[in-house]
Amino acid sequence: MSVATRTTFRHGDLRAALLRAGIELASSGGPDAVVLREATRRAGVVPNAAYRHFADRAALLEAVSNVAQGYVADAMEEALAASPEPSSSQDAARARLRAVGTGYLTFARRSPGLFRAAFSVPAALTGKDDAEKAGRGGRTPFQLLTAALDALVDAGVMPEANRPGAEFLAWSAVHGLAMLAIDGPLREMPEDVTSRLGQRVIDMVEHGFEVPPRGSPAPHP
Amino acid sequence: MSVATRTTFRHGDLRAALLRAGIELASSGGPDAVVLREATRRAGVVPNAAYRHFADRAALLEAVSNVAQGYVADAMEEALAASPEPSSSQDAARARLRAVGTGYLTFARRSPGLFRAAFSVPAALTGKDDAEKAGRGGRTPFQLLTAALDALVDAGVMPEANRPGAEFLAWSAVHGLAMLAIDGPLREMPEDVTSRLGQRVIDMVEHGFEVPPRGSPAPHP
DNA sequence: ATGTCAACGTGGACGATGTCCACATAGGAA
DNA sequence: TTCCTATGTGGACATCGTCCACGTTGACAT
Repeated sequence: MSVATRTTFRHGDLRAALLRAGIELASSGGPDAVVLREATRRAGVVPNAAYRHFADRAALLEAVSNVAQGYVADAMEEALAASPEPSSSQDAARARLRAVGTGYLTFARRSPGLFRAAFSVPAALTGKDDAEKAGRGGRTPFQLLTAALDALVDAGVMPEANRPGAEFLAWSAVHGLAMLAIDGPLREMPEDVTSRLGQRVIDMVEHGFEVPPRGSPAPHP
Repeated sequence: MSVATRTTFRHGDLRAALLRAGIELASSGGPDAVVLREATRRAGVVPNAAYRHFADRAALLEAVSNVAQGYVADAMEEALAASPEPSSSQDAARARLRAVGTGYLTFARRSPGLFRAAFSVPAALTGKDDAEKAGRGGRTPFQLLTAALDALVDAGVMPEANRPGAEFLAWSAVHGLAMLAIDGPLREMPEDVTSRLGQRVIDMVEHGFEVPPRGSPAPHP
């Protein structure tokens, strides 16, 4: 709760203050809790002032979403830093993908409100390379993912033929699990169960990539 | 637009009318478009009348969500019916899982608003066996999925050891892709690209299940 | 047939929200 | 010093969810 009182007419950096308030709100309550009037209240400013810095509520929410995606990127880099020294370059590549997934899932678990603000927002997934979505390391979650997949190919772990579109498959699997863990049937489950499940999803992603389509191609129009 | 005018004081079946209006609203605009007042307007009734049938807006939305999940189940059964005659019992089991995934994705594509009303709603994933969520066939999407996985085990396609929790992995992958296809980077892509991607996700799910964890189990705390 | 009662709708109100318009003010550029 | 533009203010409006008190009605027991 930051109820700022201000003596000058000018605020100084209202845009940043609104953004910060928006993030607070999203933290506890998700995207729907990002209420324009409340944000201005916390910034110690009249509601309309927000319109000097954001076109409308949706614009504020989008800004919050971008920052939150930056946090996700941070969580990924953190997970990568925390992973043990790999013994081979193949293991390194695998560890990298694993860190990306783990960071994503950990963040979703730790800050469900921000996570939903990051990804459960109209057009949150568009502009995946937008610099606004980058973390401290300067890269967006999607960029970290694609880089990890590229490394997997370079290390010879993933056949090059499987590479195109692979980021969508990987993201799908991990994102879906995150949703289940946040407000699906996995919500009440203890941390270790879901984290084990997370590792299995990542395994699935890895194996799904490694194994070439085999036997009769599934018949469908 | 159903602007019903009514001559009697009693409405007859207001609850159903509100539900129908809610579904219309969700169809075009997703869960946020399910506005209590608008629903009552369409039912030709004063706003407060809704409170005789739903505790609050959230309750109405939940009812809409349940119906929408029933539609998803219908789409799955439809996809199953449309799939070609399998030559072996293994193929039959595979086709069944594929139909579940395909139905899910097709529905998401065809009715994004309803899809989000079905699954992007607080607590939409809880009570997965709730009869309210069943389709015409009497089964919920989750039940269809678990049945398909069980069949996969029975047919010997999936090792029994991989079965526990498999529904979460499968659901994760397919749901994540659906989100990407609805309002992610895949939104603008042509139908056939995403449907091919959908088949790949399902391949990934299948292969991820078939391949036993191999090599050194990933080291992590 | 009549009277009673609970289910159902109505009417009016309240506080909250997003957004618009016209106005005030400040602080740097000219 | 003057003036212009970016920045906040004040007040207003429509809409929304929800609450409370009040009519209305049909079914059912007498």
